[in-house]
Amino acid sequence: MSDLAAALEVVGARWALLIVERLLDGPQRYGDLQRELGVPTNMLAIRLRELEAAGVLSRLPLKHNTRAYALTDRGLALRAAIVALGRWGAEQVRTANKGRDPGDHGGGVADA
Amino acid sequence: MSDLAAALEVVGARWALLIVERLLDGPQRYGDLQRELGVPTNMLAIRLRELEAAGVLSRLPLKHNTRAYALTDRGLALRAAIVALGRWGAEQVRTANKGRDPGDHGGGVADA
DNA sequence: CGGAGAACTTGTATTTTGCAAGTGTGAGCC
DNA sequence: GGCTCACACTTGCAAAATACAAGTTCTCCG
Repeated sequence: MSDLAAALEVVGARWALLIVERLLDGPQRYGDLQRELGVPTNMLAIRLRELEAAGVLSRLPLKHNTRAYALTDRGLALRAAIVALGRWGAEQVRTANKGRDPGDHGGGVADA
Repeated sequence: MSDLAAALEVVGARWALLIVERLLDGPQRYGDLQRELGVPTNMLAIRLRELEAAGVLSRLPLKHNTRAYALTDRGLALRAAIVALGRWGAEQVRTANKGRDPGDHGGGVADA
């Protein structure tokens, strides 16, 4: 199995990479992830469990019965891949507006 | 929708990125992709159609009724992302051999 | 105690994926 | 010309993943 296939086994499932992307901004709580991503709640629960089991993220207990999810080192190591894919997606979006788009000429590569 | 989400709409489906990875080595034929990836034939047909529609790859007609699939510029632009994800996957594989592995520190590709 | 917010779980419909078998087309052989 | 073969798919159906909606548990607050 190729390295890429190994990576996709962990973060190839639907929503997984998007969850990690949100977490790159710092720890988030369950409800925040759900609202910002629009992911179905049962899927979110499953993904968080899988990603925790894979060592990509960990749960930090907060007050009361709440917790936050934070990336581990292994999760943070995904930043390069996520940025690369995001850049490609941005180009995709720009050229998806087929035809010319007069008025936009800024070098708009949304950097990170 | 984030740039990452846009990217995943195109190459987030199962097998899509693996197909593109194979194509980074140059144009391939249908049968080659199927045998090397082990992807079900109907999935391969669907993915190739979608990726072509998305402008990621194109078909080149060869002799008689055979053709080859080759990446477009847009497809080639995925190389950086694929390499980054592949690197991450490689680390994943190495540390998946949890615990210490005394004596082995070479490029031991453990699994099959 | 009653209600509200957070983090899930459970049940069921819908979509995606996988497996096996079949179709069409042109080449090569006889 | 008819047969077989490889290639590039298509089709039918079962299994798995995903989505949607509702319910559950826990804790704090009043």
